[in-house]
Amino acid sequence: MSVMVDRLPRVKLLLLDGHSLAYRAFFALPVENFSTSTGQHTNAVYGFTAMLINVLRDEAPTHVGVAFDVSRKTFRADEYPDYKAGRSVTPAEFSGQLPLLREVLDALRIRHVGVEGFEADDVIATLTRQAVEAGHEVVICTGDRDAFQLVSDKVTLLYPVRGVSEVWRMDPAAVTEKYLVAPERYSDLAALVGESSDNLPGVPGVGPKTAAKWLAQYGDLAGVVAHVDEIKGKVGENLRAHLDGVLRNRRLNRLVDDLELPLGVPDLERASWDREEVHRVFDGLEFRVLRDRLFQTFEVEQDEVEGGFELEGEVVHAPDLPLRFGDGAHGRRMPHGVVVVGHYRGGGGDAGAVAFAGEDGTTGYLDLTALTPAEEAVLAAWLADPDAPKVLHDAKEQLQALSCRGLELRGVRSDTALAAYLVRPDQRSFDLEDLVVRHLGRELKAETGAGDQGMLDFAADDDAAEREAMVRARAVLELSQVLATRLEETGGTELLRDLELPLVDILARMERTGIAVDEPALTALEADFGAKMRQAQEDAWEAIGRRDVNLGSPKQLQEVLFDQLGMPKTKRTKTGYTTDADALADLFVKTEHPFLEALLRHRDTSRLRVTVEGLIKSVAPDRRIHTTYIQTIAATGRLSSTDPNLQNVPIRTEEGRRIREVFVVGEGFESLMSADYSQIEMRIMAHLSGDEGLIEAFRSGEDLHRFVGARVFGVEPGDVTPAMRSKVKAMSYGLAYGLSAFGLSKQLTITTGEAQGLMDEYFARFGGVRDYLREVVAEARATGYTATMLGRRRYLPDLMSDNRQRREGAERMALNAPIQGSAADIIKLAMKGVDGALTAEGARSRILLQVHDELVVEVAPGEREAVEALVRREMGAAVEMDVPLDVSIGVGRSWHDAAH
DNA sequence: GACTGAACGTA
DNA sequence: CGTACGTTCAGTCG
Repeated sequence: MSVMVDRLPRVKLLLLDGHSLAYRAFFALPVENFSTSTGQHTNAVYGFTAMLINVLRDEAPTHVGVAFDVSRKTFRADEYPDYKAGRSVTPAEFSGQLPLLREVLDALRIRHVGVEGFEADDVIATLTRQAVEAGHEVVICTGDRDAFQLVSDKVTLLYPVRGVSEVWRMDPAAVTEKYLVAPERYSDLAALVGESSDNLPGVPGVGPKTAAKWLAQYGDLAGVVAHVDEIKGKVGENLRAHLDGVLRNRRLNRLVDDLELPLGVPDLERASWDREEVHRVFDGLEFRVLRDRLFQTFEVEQDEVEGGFELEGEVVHAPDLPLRFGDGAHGRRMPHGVVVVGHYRGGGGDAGAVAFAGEDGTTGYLDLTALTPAEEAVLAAWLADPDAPKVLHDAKEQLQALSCRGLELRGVRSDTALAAYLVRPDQRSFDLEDLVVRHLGRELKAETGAGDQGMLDFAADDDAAEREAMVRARAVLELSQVLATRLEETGGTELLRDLELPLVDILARMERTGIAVDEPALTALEADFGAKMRQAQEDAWEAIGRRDVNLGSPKQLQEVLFDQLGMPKTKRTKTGYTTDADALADLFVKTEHPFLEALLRHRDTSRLRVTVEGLIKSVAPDRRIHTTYIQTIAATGRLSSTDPNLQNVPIRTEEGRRIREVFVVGEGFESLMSADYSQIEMRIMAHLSGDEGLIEAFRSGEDLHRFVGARVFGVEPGDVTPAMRSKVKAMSYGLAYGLSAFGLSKQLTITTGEAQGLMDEYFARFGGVRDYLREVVAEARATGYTATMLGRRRYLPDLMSDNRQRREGAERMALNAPIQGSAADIIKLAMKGVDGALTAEGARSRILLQVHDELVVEVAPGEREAVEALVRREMGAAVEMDVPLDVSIGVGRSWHDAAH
């Protein structure tokens, strides 16, 4: 028998009162510090979650459950209508957070339960009884003192004090010490003393001391009642007068421990949480620190429940290479996971080793510096063989590292980062570590089987890097198989194979090539902007008669603008009042204070100076700038450019445009060519909506905004004034972003009514556009995702949110994603087309940059005409649409001069 | 040193 | 109360 008991797993059950803990947090944490950028209050969720994490860490329970009050109508209120009547109405800011709290629990896979007509504590009492009867240990966390009655040698209670910053650990001794009665008598004591928070009055003049004395003397409340006539004095009289109330209190504070529950203790066993969901939910709540703490605290425990990767098969060493990867060798056509150990950044890098894992269970690790020429030749041939299938994670960087060693990489059949991105493009991270957990439910580590525990410990330290690389190679291979299924399910197989993977190679070449810059001109520009910035700073200081203000500090500026100069307050930000350019311009109109003019000038020039400074820092030894394109960042499918970002080089102002003059044609080339799609997003909208009017606009060849303006304002195209045109232009573009009448009015400085009128007029003429926009959101709501012309999906679960801000935000994303995303698809196709055609025609000209709707090409001598024709052809023919894809091209010695 | 929010550049 | 990004700075925290 005792053997049986020993073998039973120990159970430690943690029960939390969701309602009372969240309510405590709601009042303890200042809401100003706990709100999302969309205005959702999160203080209650935050406080509860923080406490939950702490308790999980400190108590390490095996089972967890959370109880909720379902409504305020309980059997207690039926018996005593004034029950809890003293409490103010539950604030909407609190109840609005309860669904979020449940989302957190769901993501953490913690069960929660509530029973109509009963309180959370009754649920807790029921589960506690069940657990205690089964011989389990129980920890209860609640802010409700009624639960003290449940404390026993098996049951501990954690009671939050000082808001939620601390908990008292109440075992029987602690309860007795604090209340002078044993836990099972606590409710008797509370009935006598009363509970103000529940609006249960006690006996006047009787506090815990007196009550405890009586209970000690007569055993329990029944004993006190039996001897009620023996109690002398004023308090005795009071007791007799209030006896009914005391007995009622006792009936009400007795917790119900025999509820019918939809789940039992075994259902509360802790499961590993849904990592993806945790990221999504915590991202939404903007709980960054808390999420990190969660992962940090429980990473180890998660490890325990998940496996690693086998490295048990044959190990291939350098001398084995010809046998495995030589011509006709059996490993040649076998898919392998590959990991290149190396680095690449800003045009330079190196590769030190290659690890691989084959489908037959073999692994290998090859130190590239230790290979004989013959061995290296075999490896190089295998790596470069387009028919030798390989799978990598984030192939571009590794491909770059290899290329720095003169090695080519072909035959990449999947890239697990790209595949995961296509499956769910808005993820925080596509690190291999995360994907392995997310899609395989395992950790990125070597498997240590039951028989060979400690094997890893025996391995020497310098083997650790090798083993890690091989584990990664194995993980990539396995991951790619799972992701292939996910991709098939979400229709992304072709996108990966035919679009994103071919793009990897093109982007890698663009990065390695870089774009030439005129360094002396760049330096001169920095000096010029620097001088103008200092002049503006002097003027600004002069205007306010002090020099101790950092013009780059919004905080100090607020002090000057609103305190010293007493200007009217601007729009609120999280931390004060905005000092952004719009607001400053607004203040200038109102006050005409010279400080504002100088300040704005300082903003502009210092920003330009900083931009130039950043560019100077990133010029490589070859006097070119090598950006890095990231293919897995933008949820819509766009690329992003970083280190430096060459997709946000100024163009709108004349001063800013000067920066584009320093991006020049490189030595041995003839000119730079800039080719961009005109109004591609509007054309996509015309195509997708099928709106006859808009399609006609593009087919007519008339200026788009003039054409639309003529329809909207009911005039001849020739009579569209510049003001009419700019209004229509703003509206056309705004539509693709989900612009509201309010937003339009704000932008055009007209009344909301006028803006609404404008929109009505627009939709009356272009009804197909309105129908399309409505349809796109409706479909996304039905399917859960939007899709681009090539089927690139974006999932938007927030379309179903009962939080209005989040829902409406998701609706705007749903409007925009197919349009922006289709444009991204199109230019990616165009890049493939242009790159392929340049190669096919044997041209030396090459693509240097992509800026969302623009390609910058470096034109080799004598190729200008051919390349222009080729680019126009390939960009224009990227997809077949109901409207033409108009490409506009310019050529010059600099990026600025190539503008058109 | 790591992180956040404000501000601002692009499509 | 208009989408999608990346970078910089000041300010704050540990």
